[in-house]
Amino acid sequence: MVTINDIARQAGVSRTTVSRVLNQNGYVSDRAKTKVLEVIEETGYVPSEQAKSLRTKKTNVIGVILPRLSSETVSRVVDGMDRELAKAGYQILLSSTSLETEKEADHIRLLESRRVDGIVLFGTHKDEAILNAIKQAKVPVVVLGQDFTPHVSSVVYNDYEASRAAVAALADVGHEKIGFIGVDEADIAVGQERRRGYLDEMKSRGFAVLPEWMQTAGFDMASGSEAFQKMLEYSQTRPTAVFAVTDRLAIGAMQRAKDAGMSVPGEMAFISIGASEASQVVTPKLATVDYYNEDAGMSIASLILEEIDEDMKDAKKIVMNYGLLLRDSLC
Amino acid sequence: MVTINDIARQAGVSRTTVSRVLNQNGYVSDRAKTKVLEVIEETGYVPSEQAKSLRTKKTNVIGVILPRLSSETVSRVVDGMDRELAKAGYQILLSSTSLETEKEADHIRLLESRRVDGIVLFGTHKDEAILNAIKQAKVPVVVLGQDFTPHVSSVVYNDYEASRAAVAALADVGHEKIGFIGVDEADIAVGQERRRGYLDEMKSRGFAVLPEWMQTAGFDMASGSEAFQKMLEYSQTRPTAVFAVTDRLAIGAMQRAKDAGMSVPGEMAFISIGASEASQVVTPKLATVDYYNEDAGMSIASLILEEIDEDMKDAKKIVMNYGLLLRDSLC
DNA sequence: TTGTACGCGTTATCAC
DNA sequence: GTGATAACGCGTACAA
Repeated sequence: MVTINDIARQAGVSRTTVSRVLNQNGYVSDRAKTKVLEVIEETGYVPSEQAKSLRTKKTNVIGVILPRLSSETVSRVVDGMDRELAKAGYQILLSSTSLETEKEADHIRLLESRRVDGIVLFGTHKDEAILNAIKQAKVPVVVLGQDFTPHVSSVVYNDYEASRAAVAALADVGHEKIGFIGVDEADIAVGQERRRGYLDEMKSRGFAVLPEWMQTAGFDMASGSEAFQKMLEYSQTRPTAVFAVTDRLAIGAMQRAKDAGMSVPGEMAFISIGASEASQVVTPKLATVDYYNEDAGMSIASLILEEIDEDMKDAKKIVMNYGLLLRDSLC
Repeated sequence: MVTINDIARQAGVSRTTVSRVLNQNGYVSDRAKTKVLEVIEETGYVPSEQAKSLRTKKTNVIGVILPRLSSETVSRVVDGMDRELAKAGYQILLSSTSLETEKEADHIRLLESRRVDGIVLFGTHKDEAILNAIKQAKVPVVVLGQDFTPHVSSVVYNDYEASRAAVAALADVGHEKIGFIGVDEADIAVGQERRRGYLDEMKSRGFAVLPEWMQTAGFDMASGSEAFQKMLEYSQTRPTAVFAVTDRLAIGAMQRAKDAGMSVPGEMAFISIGASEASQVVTPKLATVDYYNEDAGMSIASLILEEIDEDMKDAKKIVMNYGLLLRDSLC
């Protein structure tokens, strides 16, 4: 690999001069300049960002810790992030936990060893371990999707309000008996907040909630389907609508409903959160909440850049907007 | 940021000793060892992979150039890649062209400046410029999705055979008048090979192909819908089935067919390539070809690692398998 | 068993 | 205008 020394030698100047023409600072004669550029062109020399970083203590790389890439929401967010970061000359170094979320702390250290300028963590849960790991970190860390303020700056979706809005949408078209399909509560945002939103909205409207109406599922369609099945089996009083915390769960449940011969939304209405591509191609089209993932990505990117540039006094919290997509599965 | 020197000083030994306990090579007394580990623990010292790389000329980072992440196939492939690379201790540095595919060459240089150990390029087209850029590169480059052999090692999907198989599947259930929705031919794999597969299969079966039956579309559903519309408008003889080169196009077309009151698959059957999540939730379920994207990701990962480890004599070509998913839209 | 000295490819600080 | 020279954080002969 050709180095700055090779260029200097071949151009008959010193390293310093080469560096000067490369970074266009300091004075350098036209003669030397053209000669240097010429040699660079010939040799196909590419300066080592790596060596530069060692010296400048800046890599222009942001580490991103995520559970897995092949998820529509995640990849959208990363896309948005990348667009924003690229503008500022940063690149993304991926660090996937492969759903082993307990390893998030290790990934922080891994990225630190690479001397990334900052870390974006896709929040999957919230406990002491991860919180400590972030505090120990010597580079700025920001979290997306879980509220780690006031300790760590975060970009969060408005899970509580979005859930209330979704349930309200069902209520507005006349439903009172509304079931819920949620996920594990270790995930504060998706597990707890969305559940809380559901319960509060039901309560504020004076709607009763039977225990059997609340089911917990995993992350795939089959799981949503099972949860829906249980809801029907164990309950004397069948709900007329279901709010599922993710599109996948809703689609699984809706499929089961259709298979059972129920008319959707006539006998059973559905709404969820995600605005996935699948949600707009199922029949009927699934009513859902758009979380504007790309925007979230851009926000989290801006946030980490901010933390890198200026030493922030205290943690910042950005709450994303959401948009209700009232589609055919609603009524 | 605490360095190896700080550790050495605080532990009362030399840098060399610290380095030895870190890399567990060479002899080091138990006393020194425990002392060093103790100090490391206290300070939260994380060795700089960056500085190490400068010395060892190995970053353990693979650069990945892709058009955009928020595509189901792309994110699946990257997921597969990452899984395989992580096993070998590598991480992925993303470099998205944001669909400006003419910038692929620039991205190769960008990644070279970061001194990545190897580059994986998601092939979007094939021309002199990109081929030269790859040849100029001083690090191994492999391509996924376009056949760059014998110049550059590639992992390719079997676009030609998959297309023939898809068309054959339609023929096997009785269709003879089969339309085609393709994409721009700058993309050799998707644009040309799939088209060629379609034409050859039609020809081999002695089926006529009217020019109006062959439409070119973009990448979104709306585009597929339009293409289908044109196919019907401009042709006296309406096809009874359509092969679209991507799921999105097929779903767009199918939607249009349903909107126009045609029964699917009764009056119009569909098949495509992609096996997207959307393909299994549309009604009727879309027949499609699974390209096993995760496997492709693992293959391309293995390939680049191979090129890094041993100086390959000549370019290798790996042709991926595919699987036909015969679903409801077929008959 | 441990330490010295040098180099990896840059940038920054001087002095000329 | 230009060029030595010293860092940056680490690995590794070579010596001791």
